[in-house]
Amino acid sequence: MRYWLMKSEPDEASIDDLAHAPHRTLPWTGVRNYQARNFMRDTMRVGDGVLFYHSSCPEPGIAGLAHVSSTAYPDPTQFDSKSPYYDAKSTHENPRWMLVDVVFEKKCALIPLAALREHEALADMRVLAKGNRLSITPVTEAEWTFITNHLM
DNA sequence: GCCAACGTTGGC
DNA sequence: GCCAACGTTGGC
Repeated sequence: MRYWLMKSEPDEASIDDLAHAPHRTLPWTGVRNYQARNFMRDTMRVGDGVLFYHSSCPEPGIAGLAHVSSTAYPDPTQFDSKSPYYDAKSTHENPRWMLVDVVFEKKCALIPLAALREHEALADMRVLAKGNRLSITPVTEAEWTFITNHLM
């Protein structure tokens, strides 16, 4: 069992969108970064915990909890020439981009980025590291426990 | 809109 | 394999 922080732009997919999706589940489409893809493809397991993070928005921060609900499979948007995530170099035989499904657990009062930075226990969180741009980052069990027990 | 930081591309 | 140029991310 591992833990992750996954960034989503709420204009595209917010915690409310996840809560109201069929089966409260969304495929994590649109990741086009190899490191983030590798986490989904190689390291994530069904049941892993997910901190659902809103990024590129007026109030960036953790908006709720989810968990991984599928193993990795090809991101269908890479084959869709009308999608902004279309990748002409990817083929069905050799898909470049993989994703997992994520299922809603709960919404919480938004934990702003600035609030996360206030806690010594979270000082080493990957998402808080200077210059971090990865949309999927590992979360330690200690960080997960601190956030879910003390900030939610 | 700015800009720091980082990832990718492609010429050599 | 190097690295300059370019594109993207994402907080502010």
